[in-house]
Amino acid sequence: MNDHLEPSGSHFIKAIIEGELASGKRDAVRTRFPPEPNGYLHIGHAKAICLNFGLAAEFGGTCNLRFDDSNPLSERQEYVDSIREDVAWLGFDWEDREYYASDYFEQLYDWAVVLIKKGKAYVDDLSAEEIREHRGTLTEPGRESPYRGRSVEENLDLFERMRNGDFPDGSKVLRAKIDMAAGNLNMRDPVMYRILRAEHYRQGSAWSIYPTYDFAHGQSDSLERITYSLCTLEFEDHRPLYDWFIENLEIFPSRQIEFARLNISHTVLSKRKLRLLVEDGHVAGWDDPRMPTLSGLRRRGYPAGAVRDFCNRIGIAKADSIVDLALLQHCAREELNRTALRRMAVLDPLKVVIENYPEGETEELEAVNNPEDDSAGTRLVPFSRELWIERADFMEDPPKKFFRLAPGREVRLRWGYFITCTDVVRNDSGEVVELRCTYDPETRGGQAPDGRKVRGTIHWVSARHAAPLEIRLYDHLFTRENPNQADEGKSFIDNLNPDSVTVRTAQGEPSLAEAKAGQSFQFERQGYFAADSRDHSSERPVFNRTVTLRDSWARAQKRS
RNA sequence: UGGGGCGUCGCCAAGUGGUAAGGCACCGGACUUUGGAUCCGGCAUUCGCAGGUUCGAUCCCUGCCGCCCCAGCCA
Repeated sequence: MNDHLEPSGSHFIKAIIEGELASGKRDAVRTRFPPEPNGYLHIGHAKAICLNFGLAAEFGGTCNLRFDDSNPLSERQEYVDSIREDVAWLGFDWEDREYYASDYFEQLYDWAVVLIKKGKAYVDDLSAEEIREHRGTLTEPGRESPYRGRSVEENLDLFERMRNGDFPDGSKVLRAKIDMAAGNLNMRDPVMYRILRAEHYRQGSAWSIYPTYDFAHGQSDSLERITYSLCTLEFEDHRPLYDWFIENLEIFPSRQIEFARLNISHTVLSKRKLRLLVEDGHVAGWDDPRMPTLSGLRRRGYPAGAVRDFCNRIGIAKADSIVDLALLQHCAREELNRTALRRMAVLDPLKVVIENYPEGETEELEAVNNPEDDSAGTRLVPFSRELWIERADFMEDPPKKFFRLAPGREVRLRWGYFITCTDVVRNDSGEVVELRCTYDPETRGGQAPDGRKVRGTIHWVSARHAAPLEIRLYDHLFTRENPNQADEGKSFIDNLNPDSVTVRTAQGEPSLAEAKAGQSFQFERQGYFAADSRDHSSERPVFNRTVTLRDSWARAQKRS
C-alpha cells in the first residue's frame, strides 16, 4: 500500500473528484500511470506518478501501472524494467496491478469490429500522404475519402484481411467515421489501426496491425474501469475523441482530465530530447547524474523522499510553468540534512603543519555523525601533525568579515584543536603551498577552558590518513533557464553547459573509502555527496555532488 | 483568420462575490564547534488590460491584449 506517503495540497482535480464522489456520480477512485516503454522515466513522470498514486491513496482507491505499448517500433523490455525499478524506487506499490495495453489487442480488435458493424468505422486505402491532404488545414475543413462509403460487409472483410497480413504495410488503415469538417482535427476521421509488420517486444509477430494511441488508451482505461484518466494538456484536444469511443462502444465511462506538464529551469523534460542527449553522447547515459531522469537523480544522490516532496510542493494546475530548480535542491537539502552522516573532505587541499605537535604522533578525535540526529552517534577521526585544509579557508590579507585562517589568526579545527597561523610558505612562483601553525593542546575537542572564542571553524583531514577521493562536481546541464528558447537557427543542444561536470581529487576522512555505493554524506561546509553507484569502490572511492550547502559567505562575496 | 486551453509577488500556487493562503527565492536580525541547520521578522492596497453589473469583483458579464497546444498510419 501507499498510505505511508505524504498528502499533497488542494488542486482542481481533487475538487472534481470530491464533487463526483459527493454527488454519487462515482463511488470509487481508480487511476493509472501509463508510460510507454520507449525511454527512461524523468522527474516530469514523477509528477504524474505522485499525482495518480497519491490520489488513489488519499481516496482509498487503487492506481494501476500500465504500459502503453501499442507502437512496436520503439518499445523495449529494457525500458519496462527501468520503469518498474523507478516507480518502486519512488516509493509506490502497484501490487499485482501491472497491465499492458498489448494484452488488450484482441479486445481492441473486437471493439473495432463493433464500430465497423455500426457503420462508425471504415477501411481506407488512401496513402499516408493522401490522408494528410484530405485532412484539410487548421482553417479549412477536410475532404471525405473516396473509400468512406464502403459497405459494412466490405469493411469487415478488409479489416480481417488487414489482420491476416494480406496487405502491405501502410497500404490501408481503419478509420473512425466522424466528421471531416470538425474544427478539432482529431475528429476528422482519425486512424484507429495501421498495418505494421513489426516485431512487438511482447507480442512477437502475432499482429500485423496495431491500434493507435487514440484507439488504445481510452479503451484500456475503460477495461480497467479507471475513473480518472489523468494526462497532460496536449491531450486536451483528444478528449472529444476519447469520449466518442466510449459512447459509441457503450463501455465504462472513464473521465480524462488534463493538467500542465512539469518544466524545470536549466534542464529539458521531454523523452525525445533526453534520448537525443544520450544517443548523441552529450551525456554518459540515461542515468548520467546530470540527467533529470529518475535514474540520473538517484545516482546523483537525490533521495526518493525529496523527489516526492518536490512533486507535492509544485502543485497541480493548468498553467504552463517552469519551476525553479532551486526548489528541487531545497527539497534535497531538507531531507539530506536530517539523514546524511557528516564527514570531512577537503576538495581543494592546502597543507598545514602544526609545528608544536609531536612528529609521528597520531590521536583519535571524536566527531558527531549528525547533529540533527543523536542516534547517528559519533566516530573517531585521526589527527596528526600534518593536515589538509581547504585553500579557500586561508587568506593572507583577509577582508574584515572573513572569519577563517589568516596570518596570526586563530580558528577552530572542527572536532579538533584551535590553531594559529604563524607562517606562510611559498614556492618559486609565489603561490602559497604550506601553512605553519601552532595548536593549543588545551582546546582538544574544540573548547577553550579559558572561555576564549573563535569566530571560525574549518574542516580538515589528517594528511597521513587521508583517503584520496574522486569527486564529481555538477552544475546546470544547460546554461539557459529555458534551454528550449534557442537563438535563431540554433537548438536546445547549443544551450548545453560545457562545464556541467568537473572532476577533481579530494582528501577525505579514511572512513569514506568504506562507503557503500549510493550512500549519501554531507561533506561539512561543502554539500551533499553520494558514492557513485557505478564507479565507487573502496579501492577507488568516487563521489557525486548532489547539491551544495547554502553558503551565505559566498553570497555576500558575490554581492560586494 | 479553425478548434482547444491558460494569464494571481522574481519562480510555483491557493482562493472564485465580502475585501489576496502557503512554499521556493530574496532581504534583515537572533543563535551556532558546519558562514550548515534552527528561530524571529520583512516581502502583491493588488489578482493581463479596459469597460459594465453589484453596497462590494481576483472571483459575474462584455471587449481587448498576451502566451501555449493541434494538420504522426508517435504517445
